Amino acid sequence: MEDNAKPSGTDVPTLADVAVAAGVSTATVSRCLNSPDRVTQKTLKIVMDAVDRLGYSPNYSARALAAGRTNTIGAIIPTMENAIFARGIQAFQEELQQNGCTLLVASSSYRQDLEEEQIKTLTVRGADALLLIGYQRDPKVYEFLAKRKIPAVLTWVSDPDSDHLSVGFNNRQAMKSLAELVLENGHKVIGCITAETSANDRARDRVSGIRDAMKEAGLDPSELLVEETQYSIENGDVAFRKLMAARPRPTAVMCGNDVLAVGALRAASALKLEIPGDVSITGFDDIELASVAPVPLTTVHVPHRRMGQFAAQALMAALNGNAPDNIELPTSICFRETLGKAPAPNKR
Amino acid sequence: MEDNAKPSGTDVPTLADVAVAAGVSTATVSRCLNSPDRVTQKTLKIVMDAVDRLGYSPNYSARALAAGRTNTIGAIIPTMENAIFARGIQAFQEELQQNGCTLLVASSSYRQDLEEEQIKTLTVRGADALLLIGYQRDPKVYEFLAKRKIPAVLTWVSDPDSDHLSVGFNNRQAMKSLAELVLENGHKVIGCITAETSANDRARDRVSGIRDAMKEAGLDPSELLVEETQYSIENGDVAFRKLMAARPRPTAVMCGNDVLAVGALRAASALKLEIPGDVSITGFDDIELASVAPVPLTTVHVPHRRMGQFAAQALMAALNGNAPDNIELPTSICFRETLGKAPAPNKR
DNA sequence: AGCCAAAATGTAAGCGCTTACATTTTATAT
DNA sequence: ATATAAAATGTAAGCGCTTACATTTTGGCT
Repeated sequence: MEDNAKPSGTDVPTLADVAVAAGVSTATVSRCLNSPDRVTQKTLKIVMDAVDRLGYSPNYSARALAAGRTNTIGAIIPTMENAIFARGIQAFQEELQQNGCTLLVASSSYRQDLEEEQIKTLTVRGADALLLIGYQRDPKVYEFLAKRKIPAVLTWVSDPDSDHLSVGFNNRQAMKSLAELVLENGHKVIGCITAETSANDRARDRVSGIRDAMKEAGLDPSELLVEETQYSIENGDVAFRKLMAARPRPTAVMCGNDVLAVGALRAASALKLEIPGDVSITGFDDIELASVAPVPLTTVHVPHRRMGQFAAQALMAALNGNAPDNIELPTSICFRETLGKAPAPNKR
Repeated sequence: MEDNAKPSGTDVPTLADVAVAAGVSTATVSRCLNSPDRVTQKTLKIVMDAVDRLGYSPNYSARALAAGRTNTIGAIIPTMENAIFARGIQAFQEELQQNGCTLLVASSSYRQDLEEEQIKTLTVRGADALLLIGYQRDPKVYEFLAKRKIPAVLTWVSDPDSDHLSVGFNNRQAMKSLAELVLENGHKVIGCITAETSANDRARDRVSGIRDAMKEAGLDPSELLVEETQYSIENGDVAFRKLMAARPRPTAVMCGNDVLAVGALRAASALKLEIPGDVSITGFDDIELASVAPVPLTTVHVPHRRMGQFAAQALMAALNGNAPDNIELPTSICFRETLGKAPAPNKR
């Protein structure tokens, strides 16, 4: 029993199989799939019927090899374990999908060396473009990307001066606005709990924002009490206790994100401190967590979903040869209940 | 000015370039890269030097096309916006990376139709294997995967009866254990807040677990008050209020996950109900959030990270032609402060 | 009907890699 | 030294697709 015909066993049909089935050339099938307007209605139908009948779907490796594009976008985020990134990336992904692209995610654990490695990995894997968080990295990385002609969009930051494409927000300004509000409430001794500023430009900018506001208010920015730690509730708790042990004791503690702030809130509760009666606390990000806190958190709202969406759009534009503009999204302050007037000195 | 030599412009070196540079054939270079032990130490060195010198890195599309493998694993999760999945997937990814594989993540928004679509997409994109959440899906999906010879591991569930590979835990048993604890505390009227059970087998199993325990304790399982909703703090809040309006009013509310439980806790606080004095509340998952709750949450601890890790190992094994065993990871109960004795009838 | 540009389709050459098979080199035993 | 098996390397044929270029078909004119 000869079986010289295509071994219709279990294996996946190829473009050539479709071409045979439809009685056209492979080029025509390819065109039907990729630019349907370059073929007749009639052939399109014949080919598409064959496609359906055989259950054909293109082999992306082959397509990528032949076309020189993978339609895959890479994203490198500090961690997946944080709702903030998750939400923005989710929106990014949804937008990409609309454009026929797939997302490849890697995480760097907030480590610059790992991030560089991941950038290499993703480009080698064929990412056509990249989403990166923050702007701080070795210039060589940008050179590498430029040389390979791989567009990258920087997010979670806004960097209008630079010519790197960015879609994000102004961390410094956002935090400054919040700090102004704190100062207006009469606070003079301010504490701050932040992520490690050496490897995290967003964190650094936020701290700078506080200092900016202090300076403008006539306070000495060097008197800002800073606790650096990694983002976690537990660490926020510990850092808050340290700040409360300082003399003079801060009457307001501004946290680098909501997670730290929730930790601070927990510590405050354990220390029997009234919020905001005894101490005011602020956050950053406005995640859902903020609303469960024993006292609703005053924080900075960041439009994560829109950021992800716009970032995707910018990248698609860059991939199509356009030069998209940088986008700086506005943030806003969520004034809730953890920020209040500084306690009168005697009350302390 | 002729430039017949390789246009050493900006473009990326290929395997052939390396072969020329090293004075060997492309096959040898390929072997150096993929099975170094099939090559002399000497040639290996020569070739690797050339690789370094040229900054060569392989083109994955070409490799995938030629080898028929992409070294890419797909994962489809209900949502990225939930720390639970994030953590398990993160561990999964780390383990994959150790094995030279890349993760492709897609999300299904808890919708079965979207999940099927994503499965198609990912396999078409060349995923060599898949991580899926839960076991409930159209049998055709499994047939499709089997036909394409794509190994899949089911996680977040344990399904020893079935012959589908799974690495997870027993939702029903875990919730039953917790329910037993609730019953031992004298609760007779139980409420339950769960994700929609029609499309979520984990949620369904958990509810069944509660009923199992009720039955064994001589209670009528049909009296379990069930509120179905989507996972979110807000929804947990709303559902809890509904349950509190029921008569007889539940003295214990078991939630399908910690997020719902935190919402319930918030509502309880707003309703001026003492926890656990007036009502007991339980969660599931043991996420960090549980520890910030105004009252530390009694919940089920799930070893997410280990689950992710083992799932990756199982998949790698399957890819190497082995038949890995199903793994059922033990869960444990975190007894904290939201579960207490049922209030005496007069106290209500 | 006959001409011609435009539209549709076909032909075939790769894209960069892996791998079966052929050939050469090396090591081992006589 | 010589024969022989084993190890190392080379040769070249694809993997399934896209796309420049060549060829054929179509349809609007005169």
